[in-house]
Amino acid sequence: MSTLRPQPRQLPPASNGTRSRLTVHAYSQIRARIIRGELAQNVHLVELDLVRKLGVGRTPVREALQLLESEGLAVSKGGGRLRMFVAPMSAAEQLEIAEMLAILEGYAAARLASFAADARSSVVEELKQIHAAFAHTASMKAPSEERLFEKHRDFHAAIVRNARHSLLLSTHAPVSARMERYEWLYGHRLPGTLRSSIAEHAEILGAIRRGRANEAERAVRANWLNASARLKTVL
Amino acid sequence: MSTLRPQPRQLPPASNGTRSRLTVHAYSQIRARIIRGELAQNVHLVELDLVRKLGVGRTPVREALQLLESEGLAVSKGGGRLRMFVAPMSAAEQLEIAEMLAILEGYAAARLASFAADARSSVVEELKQIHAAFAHTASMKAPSEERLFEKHRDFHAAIVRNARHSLLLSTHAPVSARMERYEWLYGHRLPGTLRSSIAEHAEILGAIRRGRANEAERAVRANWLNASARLKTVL
DNA sequence: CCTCAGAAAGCTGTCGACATTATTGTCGAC
DNA sequence: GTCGACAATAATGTCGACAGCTTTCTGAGG
Repeated sequence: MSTLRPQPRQLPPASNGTRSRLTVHAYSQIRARIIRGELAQNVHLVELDLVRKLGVGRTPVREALQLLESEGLAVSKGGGRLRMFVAPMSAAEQLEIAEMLAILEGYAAARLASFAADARSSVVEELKQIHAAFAHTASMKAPSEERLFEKHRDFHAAIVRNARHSLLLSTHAPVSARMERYEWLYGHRLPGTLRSSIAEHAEILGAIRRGRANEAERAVRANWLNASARLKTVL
Repeated sequence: MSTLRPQPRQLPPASNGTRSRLTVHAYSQIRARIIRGELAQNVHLVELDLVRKLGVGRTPVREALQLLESEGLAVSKGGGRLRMFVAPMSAAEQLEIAEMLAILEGYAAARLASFAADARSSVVEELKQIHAAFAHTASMKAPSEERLFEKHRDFHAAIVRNARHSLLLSTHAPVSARMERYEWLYGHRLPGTLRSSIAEHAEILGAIRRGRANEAERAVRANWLNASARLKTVL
């Protein structure tokens, strides 16, 4: 791995599972449209429509849809013929996702806090940078929603990525993707909650820096359960 | 849901994600052969070989392989052309899986213990039955390895299934499948550990029955970490 | 005996065809 | 006007073909 380039802006490759070029292309396109809400819930995803729209054959489209299904962003219904739909959203699902993230990221944070001092400090350094960027963006007069969204996601992703637990990482990815849908759809309607979010992130960061595993875990869990409650008010 | 039938012997459908008939067939066949070790780790899974062996076209085989990859039982390597292999096994992976199961099932057990008394008792009843069957099989002169394996899996699966958390359930399934490989391969070489396993299961059961969420969570975590250590001695 | 270039073979990526089935639309009977 | 049967339509399941890339085999040269 070359760590020379100034920051390849390693966009999260969405999930694990290597696929061929066209499949990845179709997958990324559809996935982005679902997360951003451009494809509304329960919309029927017809293979040939996507074939025409994306300019690829049925095979890559089919594989992309199956990836999305395993990620939980699409669901297939029907007895004989299985038809694909954009997964529905609900308060109940949102709560389940938040609880799952609380558990997974809570464990990740606890691991980070258990690292030796030197390893911990380098992790804390990375988290600090992301946190600072997030707080800085939030403090602007007209914060870029896109950038807020990105920095918030990066903060949580960094916790899991640094936990050095590949199964935890690959388990976390699809769950996180499902939550992004809710964050994107409802996030920018929550003006007064940025302050809470920042404060909670700071608490997580502090607990990790001081090496308090239990505190870190509780802080992460509280953060997600609070975030879930905040999102719920808009649902 | 009709609870009339005496016990449809609801075999775990392996994982979530509805697929068509031939795909499910191919998937089940290959999956069973991987878990039972009949397909050794790192074996190259060639599409046309499986096509010939299973008597279906390339499409179902391909989809089955992709399901297995998303489950972690197969891995795809290669720069341009992606070739599929049976996922390798290692002590490190086994530990990660056990840790993940400890977290997920620990949370499930804590939820069960938090249920109201009546809901809890019906769950405890089911667990008791499975536990009794497991203990009974273990006490026989020549216990059926197949049956021990099945009852052990059922006990853990029942905990998660009863937690009434669909995301937790679908997240747990593939992780559990990966652990089954290790259990099947090494389980029957661990003669003296059945006693420990039974004792730990009893402790889990007791904690749930008494409604002690924290105890239940700790008991489940301890059970998996101990099981991991037991398995490790044979690796 | 080893090395490297060229040739051959083996697999996968991608595509569209064909068959099958669910769904929708239509028409007639009551 | 409503219901039901039948026909038309649309979408998916499944398959094999073709092309292209990797790997492997072969053989000549050192």
